Amino acid sequence: MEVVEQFKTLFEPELVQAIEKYATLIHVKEGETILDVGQIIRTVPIILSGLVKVTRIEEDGKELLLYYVNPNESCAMTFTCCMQQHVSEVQAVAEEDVSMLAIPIGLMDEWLVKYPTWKNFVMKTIRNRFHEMINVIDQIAFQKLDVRLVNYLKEKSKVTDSTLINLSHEQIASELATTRVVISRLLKALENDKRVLLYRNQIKLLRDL
DNA sequence: ACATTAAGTGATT
DNA sequence: AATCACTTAATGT
Repeated sequence: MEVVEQFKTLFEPELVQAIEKYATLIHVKEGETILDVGQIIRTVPIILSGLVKVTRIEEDGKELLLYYVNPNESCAMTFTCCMQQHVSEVQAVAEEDVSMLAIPIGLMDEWLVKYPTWKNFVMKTIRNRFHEMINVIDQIAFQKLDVRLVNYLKEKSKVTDSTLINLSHEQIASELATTRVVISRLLKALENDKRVLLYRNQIKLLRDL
């Protein structure tokens, strides 16, 4: 499997071999759900390319963006769940076409003790994610929605590498767990401040917000 | 031309 | 900040 090139520097050779031997390569198209709430986790994913959006879903269909998983990262939730065969509390959807490696969770215990680089990798992704989650939490707890919206837009623009964002107010509202009317009003205010331009299903960011 | 969906807004809680 | 009710604008058929 030639895809693991990028890990040769990160992992020791034996581990790379083990990955090549046991991991399966999976492709997911944009918009497809990779993991749903309540699903039991059977494999640990490592994202090779594309972008995965991880959200919390509420009963009434509202969702809250938790974090994105970038290439060369894995999902921290998976590590914490899979060890004890718990079900997923989050939903993961492919934001762009994704290719990833799926590693059977049965190997995790063994790998953790056997390969120091694997343990490091796991710890690092958990630590990073924890950090990001704390940011999200204090945004929700301590910052006003308008600040959150601006951060969200910046994040989007960084992630898609474009100042043109193709989202409806409705979609944004649902990701920030609020309502469309509120988003419309906040965006309108941003537009009046000459910080964005609004179109139908599109938002153009001006300068650095 | 008409129906559907997105966005804007005032008033109320 | 949310909800309602209503308007206006854009888009698809």
